[in-house]
Amino acid sequence: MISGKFAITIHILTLLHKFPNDYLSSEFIAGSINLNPVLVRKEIANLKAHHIVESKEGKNGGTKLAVNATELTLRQIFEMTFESIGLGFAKNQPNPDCPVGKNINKHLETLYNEMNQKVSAQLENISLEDFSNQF
Amino acid sequence: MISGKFAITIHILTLLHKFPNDYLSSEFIAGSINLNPVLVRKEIANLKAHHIVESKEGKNGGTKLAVNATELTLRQIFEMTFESIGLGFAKNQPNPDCPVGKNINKHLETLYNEMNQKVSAQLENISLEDFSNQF
DNA sequence: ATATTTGTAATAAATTTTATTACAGTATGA
DNA sequence: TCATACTGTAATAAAATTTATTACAAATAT
Repeated sequence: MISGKFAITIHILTLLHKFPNDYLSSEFIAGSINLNPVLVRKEIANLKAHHIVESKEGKNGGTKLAVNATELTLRQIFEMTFESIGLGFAKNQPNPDCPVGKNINKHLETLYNEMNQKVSAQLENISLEDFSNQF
Repeated sequence: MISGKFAITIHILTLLHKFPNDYLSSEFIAGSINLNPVLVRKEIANLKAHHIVESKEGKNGGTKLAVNATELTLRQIFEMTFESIGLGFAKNQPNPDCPVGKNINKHLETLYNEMNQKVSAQLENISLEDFSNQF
């Protein structure tokens, strides 16, 4: 299901921003990321579902940005890629007969939610254009 | 190498804080986390290396806290477990012949570093005792 | 028409994470 | 002093997750 979705997505979007007049192929993009083109297309499908990009099928087809890069924030990308900050949970259900085990995940979740809010606030202030213009 | 190191470690430490007078066995701790005892012992080895806990081998052995829970911050735990916040990098080297590919990881790293600073600042304000007293 | 590209599913390979097994070494206490 | 119950650690296996590959239908430019 792709773990580095955020990184891949921001890479795709940066490329699209650098070539605003072209429809870039998944092959081309995959060549820059060094990733399988099918995975690129999957992330693009997600971006399309959020109306961030548009693609054209067929020969000379590809994908281009459909929004203004100054108005797209890294926070939106963060949220679109279903990412969230966290430091893990006990994978198996912790022991419900132990007062600590019973509640640990709840408390960790609260903590992680606070972390996510801080991170989101930070990402809110960075637009795709800001990010892309660093290159 | 254990991915939820932070979560496991904080679970261990919370238990130790709840039973300040006992040496808790890895078996007991593992029963609360619902994790293999060997992995608990590995995390404890890390805590020992940082002088956060002390253990006693042999019969009736186990582990207990060696520091004051009011003085141990979640930030320290975060750092001790070598965790860091991030949203991934392209796993394979991105294409060095592409201006975006060549620099993306560097820029992502800068971004992630900023995120880590924010998160660290937040975790700095929470002690093990604060966390544990929620239970 | 042909070639190129998206879209998507199915499957395989690789990697990472977690669990298990095994056993030497250490302390306790009957 | 001997059986027992732990830690510590290595080696291996199993499970889960992530990434890659293959395949092909549908679309479209030239």
